[in-house]
Amino acid sequence: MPELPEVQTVVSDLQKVLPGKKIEDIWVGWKKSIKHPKTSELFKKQLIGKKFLSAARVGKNILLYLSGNTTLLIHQKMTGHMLYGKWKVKNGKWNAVGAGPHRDDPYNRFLRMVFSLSNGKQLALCDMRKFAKVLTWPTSDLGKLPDIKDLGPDPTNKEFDFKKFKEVIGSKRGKIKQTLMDQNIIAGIGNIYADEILWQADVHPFARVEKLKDKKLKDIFKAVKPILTKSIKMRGTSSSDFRDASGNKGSFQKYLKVYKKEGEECAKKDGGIIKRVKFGGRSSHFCPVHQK
DNA sequence: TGCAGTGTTGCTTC
DNA sequence: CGAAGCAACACTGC
Repeated sequence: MPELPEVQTVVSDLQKVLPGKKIEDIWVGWKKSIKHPKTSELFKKQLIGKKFLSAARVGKNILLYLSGNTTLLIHQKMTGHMLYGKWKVKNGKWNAVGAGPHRDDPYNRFLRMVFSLSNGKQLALCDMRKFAKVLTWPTSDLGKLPDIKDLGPDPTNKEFDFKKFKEVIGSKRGKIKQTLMDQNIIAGIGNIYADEILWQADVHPFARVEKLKDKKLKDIFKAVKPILTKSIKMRGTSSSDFRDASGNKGSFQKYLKVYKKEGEECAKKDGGIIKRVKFGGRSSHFCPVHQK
């Protein structure tokens, strides 16, 4: 589900509400979400009593920094949601309290973990497909965590210029779309934004990286930041189930040009009809006329 | 009714 | 070794 703009939206939301709050209790409904430490008992022990300091994003990972040299890392994978709100246990089940947008949202029913905070509210992980991953790690050692250390540069970073882009992508081979989505080459781009970026840059998703001319690489580079920043501004793409930390939808889906547009006329008005091709278990959308 | 499709990632297989 | 396939899981939509 969430790619860079969606994760950024959630992180910004959490940064507004979490700092200063203490974790008083943790309910774990799906133990397999926890990747470190080994048991949910140890996980709870690591976190209960600690206070949130700040929230940050690294690639598609959410980092929640806590007191006591502790960091809580969350990767939402396909259907993970981090929601901040109020729930109560009734008949052994968590129920949303109040009229928040999360209340009746079918995508937000699947609570897997609930952190009860010192202000009486909760931070909840909802995750229908149970792929999301959660772990704790000593903050001072984050650089040793593979989830962090293997990541490529962040495309929203100021230092991510064309030189850097060429440096990380220039030596690669294979299909350009896969390269763009490889988190260890560039961090944060997934299936939606890869399709959108390549449509904008007039590059076929299956074009070989090693054959792309400098001009084409530049066109791709020039599409990356504007698309991601525009989507961050629109609070992400909710073409399906993405929700922010309050359970609200983003609106970048209104600006999508190719993703899920199969059969529609290309927005570049070149007479092309958007095609969808399956590859590696997922769909690529592109215009056969201008993306060669 | 049944099955293809879903925003991610990492392991297995050839 | 690199590329492709598939599994993790549960639901929606055709």
